[in-house]
Amino acid sequence: MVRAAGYAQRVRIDQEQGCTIATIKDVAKAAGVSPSTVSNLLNAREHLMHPDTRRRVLEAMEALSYKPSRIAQQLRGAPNPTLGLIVPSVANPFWGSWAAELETASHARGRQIYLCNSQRDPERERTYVEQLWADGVEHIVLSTSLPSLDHLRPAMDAGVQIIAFDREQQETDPPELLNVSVDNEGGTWLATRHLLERGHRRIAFVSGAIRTVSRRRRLAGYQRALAENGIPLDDDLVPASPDLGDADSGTLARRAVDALLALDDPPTALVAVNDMFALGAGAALREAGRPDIAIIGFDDIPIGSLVSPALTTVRQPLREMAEAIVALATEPSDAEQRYPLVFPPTLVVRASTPRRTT
Amino acid sequence: MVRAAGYAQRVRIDQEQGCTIATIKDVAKAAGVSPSTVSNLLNAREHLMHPDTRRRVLEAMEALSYKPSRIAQQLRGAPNPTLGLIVPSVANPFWGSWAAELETASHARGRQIYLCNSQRDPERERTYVEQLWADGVEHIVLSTSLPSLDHLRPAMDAGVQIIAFDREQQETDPPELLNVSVDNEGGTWLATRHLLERGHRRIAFVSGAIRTVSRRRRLAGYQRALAENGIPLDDDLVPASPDLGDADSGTLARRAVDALLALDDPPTALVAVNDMFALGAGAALREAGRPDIAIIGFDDIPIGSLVSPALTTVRQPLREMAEAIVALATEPSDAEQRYPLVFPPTLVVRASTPRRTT
DNA sequence: TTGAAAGCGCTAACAT
DNA sequence: ATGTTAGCGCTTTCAA
Repeated sequence: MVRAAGYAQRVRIDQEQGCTIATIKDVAKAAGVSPSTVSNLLNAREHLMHPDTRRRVLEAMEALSYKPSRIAQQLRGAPNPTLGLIVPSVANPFWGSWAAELETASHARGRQIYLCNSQRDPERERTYVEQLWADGVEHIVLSTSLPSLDHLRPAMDAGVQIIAFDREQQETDPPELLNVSVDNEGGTWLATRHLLERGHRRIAFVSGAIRTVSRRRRLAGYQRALAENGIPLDDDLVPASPDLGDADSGTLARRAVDALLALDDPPTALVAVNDMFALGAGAALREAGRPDIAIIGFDDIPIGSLVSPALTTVRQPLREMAEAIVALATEPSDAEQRYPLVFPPTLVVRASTPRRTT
Repeated sequence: MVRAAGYAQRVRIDQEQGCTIATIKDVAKAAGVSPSTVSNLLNAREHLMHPDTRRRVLEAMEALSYKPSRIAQQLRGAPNPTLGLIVPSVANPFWGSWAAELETASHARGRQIYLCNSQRDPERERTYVEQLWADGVEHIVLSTSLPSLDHLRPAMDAGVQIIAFDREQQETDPPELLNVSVDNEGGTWLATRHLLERGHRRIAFVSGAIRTVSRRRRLAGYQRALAENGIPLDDDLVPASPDLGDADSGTLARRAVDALLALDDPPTALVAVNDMFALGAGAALREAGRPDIAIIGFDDIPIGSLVSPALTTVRQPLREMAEAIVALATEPSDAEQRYPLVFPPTLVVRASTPRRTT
């Protein structure tokens, strides 16, 4: 008996033999054995098998281009080896780089990745988790930064392992949740201190809407650095932003820059919440005739070294974090010992943060 | 009877009732009906059902947080509504933007997307196709540009619909393959003509290794524009590139630029195979002290408008192409009438292509 | 209006 | 060394 091609809807019977899919029974019949023998061969139990039988089955598989149905295997309880990765915005080069890095790390361990784009929409985030769950995916790397993960309870209860990225651990987190993140607060602290060292005193913080954990931490790092240096916080230097997506970093940054330049005492330097925002702010500053104002980004996307002036930024150790996450998904007990969950950022000094001149 | 949480390996029995998953049988038992009645309700056959029964079943589902197992449904022949998307490099902002655009279009029709990163590796491309196939995904948008798609025969034979993107139709293509692409040749023709109009005569073409259909077409458009204007082709102006990934656009572009500047008669303008390459070449030119050389890109990634000088480029109509593809996957017969398979690019003039001065 | 039964493709006791 | 059997969760005739 021969299984219909794919699913009933798509049966193609326009060729004599190519368009059907062999099942384990077909192989068994062709090799003159029972399905369980074929199954034994499939499941590394070939030691208890006559070499001749083995060969015949192998030939039958080859002849019929047999490939076991993973759907059937999953129904029996086999795990799906794929790793799910959910990012807030694939259009943002940072998330693209991150996905590529995780792909590399996981490919090295023989696991593929399904990447999902949530557009920062908790509802989409949830449906993607459920979709992956429905496909039997056991490990999901969720690049969210939402404070609460309640919407993922059902999947977690069902045993799906969620590893949150870019989100430091929260008090309300369930114990089975793993969080891997760069030290966001430390990163902007480094950034701000760098600007202070370059002589700046009026330093602004530009960002899209600050509703995520990571952005809140980045703001906190900026504030701490100022406080430590005896500079009073000034709300005017942290212009509020409406709540749009990354695609609009350009627009958002322009608005923030306009607000800052309208101040009586505008800043001489900007800490941007991330590189895309820094690039947008840079464009806005040039347009406004203030290319002298220093900018530092966060993330270290590859493009930052290609633009002019090259972007000073704070590097996230993507490779190390990717490896930790894949290890966590593959050998949890072992990995939890060997890796930190919060990774240190590093300062990357380029041309966009000149010493204060005025 | 209650199904083990997720899969055997991950059973968590540390709570009184939360960590198990209800099956259709559990619901049936709780509602005091048979599994088929529950199934009827699930499959929009509720018309033939006593309102009371309906209510009881619904309550039982609610109480047990029942969610049908899609794996079991798939084994029965139900299609997986997800759309697969394979791109050569998620780290390249163009592919990120493309993925986001396709996500938007397909989300509008209620279909989610699994994005896969092939790193331009035909083997990975094949394993991702098989993976998606194994998960019951019926439509795969393959952003490859490889001349031959033989490695995908098994999946296609099984009824998986492959829609190739960024790859114009080839003679050897199987009839069931759909190709959606921008007019690559027309795009670089536009680009080159633009440079000619700005007075340039020594125009180079910079690119990574040209082994894909689309890059070959882009080179052809450049050559045609020159030929039409009576400018002889000069191999020196098309420096060869080694075969690396997109991540290295910077390095690759630098090498190409160095070769061009070493020429006795260096070009005054560059046509880049895509925006990332253009950005890399721009950085290299500035470093070499030749910011005067004009550059035009291809793709129109969002960042192109944020850099300085803003990048002149050729826009791919991503939104329109995404809609066509989703329509093709959703209502093939209808869509094949309404959409072209090759879409026209448009010129986006910004600051990076000044009139020739010397 | 509801239920019983067969079967999707595969695996793993258990029997031979 | 190989075959028989039951069953994973669900759907769908068909019978009651």
